[in-house]
Amino acid sequence: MSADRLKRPTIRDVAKEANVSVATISYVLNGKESISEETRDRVKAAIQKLDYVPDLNARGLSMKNSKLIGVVIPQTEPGSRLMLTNPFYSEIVSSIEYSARVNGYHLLITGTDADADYLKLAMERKLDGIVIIGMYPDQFYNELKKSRIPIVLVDSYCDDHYFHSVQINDRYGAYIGTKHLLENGHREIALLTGIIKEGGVIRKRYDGFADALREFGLPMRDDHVFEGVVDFDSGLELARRVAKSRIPFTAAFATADIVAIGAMKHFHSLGWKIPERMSVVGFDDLNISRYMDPALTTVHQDIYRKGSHAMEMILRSIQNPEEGKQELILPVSLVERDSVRRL
Amino acid sequence: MSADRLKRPTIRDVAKEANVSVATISYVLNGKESISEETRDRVKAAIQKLDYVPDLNARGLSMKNSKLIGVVIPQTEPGSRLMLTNPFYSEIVSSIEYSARVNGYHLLITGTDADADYLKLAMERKLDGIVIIGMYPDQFYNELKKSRIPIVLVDSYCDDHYFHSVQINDRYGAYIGTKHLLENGHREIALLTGIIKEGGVIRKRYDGFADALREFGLPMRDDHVFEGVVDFDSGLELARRVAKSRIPFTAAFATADIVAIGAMKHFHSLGWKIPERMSVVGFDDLNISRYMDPALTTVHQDIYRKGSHAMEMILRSIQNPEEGKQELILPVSLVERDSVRRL
DNA sequence: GATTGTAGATTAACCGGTTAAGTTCCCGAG
DNA sequence: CTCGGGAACTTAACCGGTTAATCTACAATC
Repeated sequence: MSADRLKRPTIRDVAKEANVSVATISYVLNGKESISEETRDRVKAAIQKLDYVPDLNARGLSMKNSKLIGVVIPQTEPGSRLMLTNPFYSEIVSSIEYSARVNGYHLLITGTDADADYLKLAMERKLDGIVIIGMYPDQFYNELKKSRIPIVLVDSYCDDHYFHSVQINDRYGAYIGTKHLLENGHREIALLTGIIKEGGVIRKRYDGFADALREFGLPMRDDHVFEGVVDFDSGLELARRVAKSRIPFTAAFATADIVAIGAMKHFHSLGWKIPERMSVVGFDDLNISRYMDPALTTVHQDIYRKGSHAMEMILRSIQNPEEGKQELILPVSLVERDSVRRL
Repeated sequence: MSADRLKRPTIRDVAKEANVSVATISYVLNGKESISEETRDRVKAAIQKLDYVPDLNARGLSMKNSKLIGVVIPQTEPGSRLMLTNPFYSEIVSSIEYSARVNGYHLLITGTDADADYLKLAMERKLDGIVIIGMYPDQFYNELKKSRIPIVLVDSYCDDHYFHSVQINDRYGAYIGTKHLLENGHREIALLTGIIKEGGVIRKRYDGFADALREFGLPMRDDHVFEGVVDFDSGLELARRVAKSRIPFTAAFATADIVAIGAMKHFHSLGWKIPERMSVVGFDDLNISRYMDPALTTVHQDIYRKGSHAMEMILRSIQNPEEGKQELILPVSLVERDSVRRL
């Protein structure tokens, strides 16, 4: 099978076929002006005839690029699978892939194994840009910075001036989400959240939650916050803890829709009706959230725009490397659906 | 910024530093025996000192590989985003990525634009293997075959002997799913499905549905089948058509969980309780299905194994190209949850 | 008729690795 | 003392593109 693996024609084969030099082929391929109409046609015919497809490896070697954009997303745990199963990540990846494809790039997706040399990937693959999604240890950013290639941070915070970033107003989002509950008369609100001290968006959303409470003159109380990882199961577990608490919660604000969805599941299994017994507000507005029963009231962010803007920043940065840090903050809004009750 | 872009050290720089030839560096890097302990150490020290990372482009050029596995998944529509938002696809991609990473490969994910030359990607990137997920036009398979690289089909059918494949028993799965409804006394069962004539898994599941009916002496009636695309919204729309039908349906069998989820949403919005008014069975057992209310009874398939086996087949085929077609059929089973009522 | 200019093509070096073939050098056997 | 053989390296060609520099006609200008 490998024996009869047909050797692909190279640019030299095409050159021979068209009776010109390899340089001419290359120029035709790259749309250089200084080739006569006639030669151009002859070259194109030869390319057609031989089914010639340029080798991007070879091209990359000489052009020092790869037409490859790296996308780094978190793993469920070290040395484990990607968090693609979290709809937030898959939605954004699909959006990045689209923008990349349209612009002639391909996507290389990967996680970051703890033991991996972070830089290595960027270097060995000569990536043209990287989109980082999610939070990582400081060391990660420091190393990546050395690569000197365009990098945009999404839902990832790093003070360094080097990185581009596209964010949403996480703090404000959590603020309006929480405020919505407060305005509907809820006073005992559980916060279901990721690990706050890890910083990033979680921390900001926590702050927004606190902002809303403060505005209503309520104290931020530790026994109202329930921390865990950010996935369905964790939502379930956090809900369990909420239910077992002595506090008469009437509502929960989750810093991510998947956590809200997991929590709803547990409340339901307890026989607690939503929103009658328990109101729930999420954050992200995943596709799936609309399909929950009841449909989840949540803080909307435009995940697709997040992805496409990230890609645009990379492209700009490739075109114009001198240009400084680009930063974009997208708006958020509350989508009222059926998971909140007026007290 | 690009001006001060540090030139990466090449193998020749390392050679100079260690006072040996480039070949020696290469041999050390690739663990060849015939290098003395002492030289080996000297080379390693030089590599350390210079922060040398080999360039996979260059290596690929001479080795004729890329350490890249392509993953092709469907798009929501031509020239559009990837179906990654369908949890089935994201779950399987995350599983493939993991197996790939563990084995020193990276994943390049892409859709297939209608106008794209399918072969091009494989050729120009010198992919080491491709995993095809979902159904595509015949032309697609024919072209891809020419690439002569290992290809495994997942949820993708093609008679050609050339392709490896990992499947589940789709027909049997649909059979047990439907049978479960029949055994619970349901006789008017709506089939919510993808486009049957497109073949592939949809067709097989359709057949399994028919098998079960036949076993119970029931005819397969056209007015019981509702076709649409496979996504949440379509499920909703199909449910609308079911509800508007004159037939007193008591149950629906969906050939995909996302369709079932969309349908449940619509039934709920009609005030139809599930399973009291309408029983629903899905197919796939997505992560999310467990979190629905009620939890979805569905035909389980091991999506993770599907992905990891696909990757294993590619690796085997790379190691041993002479070996013939590999085929694997994974088992399915029914997971009973709360969306089916006994009549 | 000599000079200059230019459109259209070619030459050859280069990108950064791999590897077959060749070179040294040293040791043990005949 | 000579020769064979293997261990440890080196040489140099090659992978398949790009591109600066160079060449060649041929037309225009003086």
